[in-house]
Amino acid sequence: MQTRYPEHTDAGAELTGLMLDIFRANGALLSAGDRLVAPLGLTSARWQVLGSIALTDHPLPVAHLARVMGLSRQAVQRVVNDLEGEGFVRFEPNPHHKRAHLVVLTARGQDAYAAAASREAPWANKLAGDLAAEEIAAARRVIARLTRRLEEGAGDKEG
Amino acid sequence: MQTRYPEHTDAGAELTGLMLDIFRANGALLSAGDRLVAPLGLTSARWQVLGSIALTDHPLPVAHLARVMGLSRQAVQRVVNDLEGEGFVRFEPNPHHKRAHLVVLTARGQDAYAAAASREAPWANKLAGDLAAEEIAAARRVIARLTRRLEEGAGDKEG
DNA sequence: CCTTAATTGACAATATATTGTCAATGCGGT
DNA sequence: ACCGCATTGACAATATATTGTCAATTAAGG
Repeated sequence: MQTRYPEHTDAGAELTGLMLDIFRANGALLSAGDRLVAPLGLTSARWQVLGSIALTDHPLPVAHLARVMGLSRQAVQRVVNDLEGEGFVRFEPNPHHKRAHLVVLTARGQDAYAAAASREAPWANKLAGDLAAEEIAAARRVIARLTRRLEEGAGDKEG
Repeated sequence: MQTRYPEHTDAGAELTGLMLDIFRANGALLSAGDRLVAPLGLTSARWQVLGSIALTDHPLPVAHLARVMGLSRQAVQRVVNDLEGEGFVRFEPNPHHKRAHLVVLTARGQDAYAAAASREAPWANKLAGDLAAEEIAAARRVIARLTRRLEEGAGDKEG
């Protein structure tokens, strides 16, 4: 029942706390995001997939999007299929591959993403509050290093 | 297709990036955690629930555990039921409430949690690498402030 | 004592995501 | 042309988590 593990270094103990903080922040962000874009017919997951499509200069197949996002192919495939079913994205033929169709935004998808972005900006600005940009950037660097090590050590998301 | 939103303040833009970093770190942490404790019959979610039971001085009902963890009652209930079915926890009568049984670790649950903790410590220490404890602590403070604001603004996880 | 509100667990539906398997496809080397 | 291997999408099973609804229970106020 002890709350501290003697084998932890100082950094190890802080990192353990950080992990729990990240789990909790993840949940809070997802539900806040859901509320933010629900009126647009989006969810946090759909929004994020839409964003990764919108933010590349040329169309990509689902598996490539998944790699970029750090998610499994199948998770992205399901969301993309839903988005396709509701007219946010469509598939285009891929000259380099017969099955791996390219995913592109429809006009509706572009509108929804633009609307989400214009809702997100003032929300994020307010949420930042008195936090300095550099403070946040420093936190990002810590998390990015952590994530990189985890993903290096893990290999990919396949079987 | 632009990659920058003019309406973002500097802090708002960094915060937006931080959110995406948190999503990705969350996924990487869950799958690393799953691998770490799989030999013990645990998963990241089970481990975390086990931890929140182990780390309180007196037993709590499921709903209370969920509040502490920042998850929905039902999510914790499902995991606790699984843990009960496999003998990691058991329910004890609650003198203050006829239905809200208290969740306590069995001997097996205590062993599993101790084993998880002793695996986690060297893993976390190594993962911290050259990161200073204070660097990590600073990142935690940023995330904690973010989470607090999100959870304040959101109310609870109920309908 | 009674009414009202909040808490709690049960049940169901749905969204998110991983893991595993399979066949089709593309690519590189021989 | 062929073969071996990685990539890709389809399909299925499972774990994680939220939302919604309901009845039982408890707590608070009149």
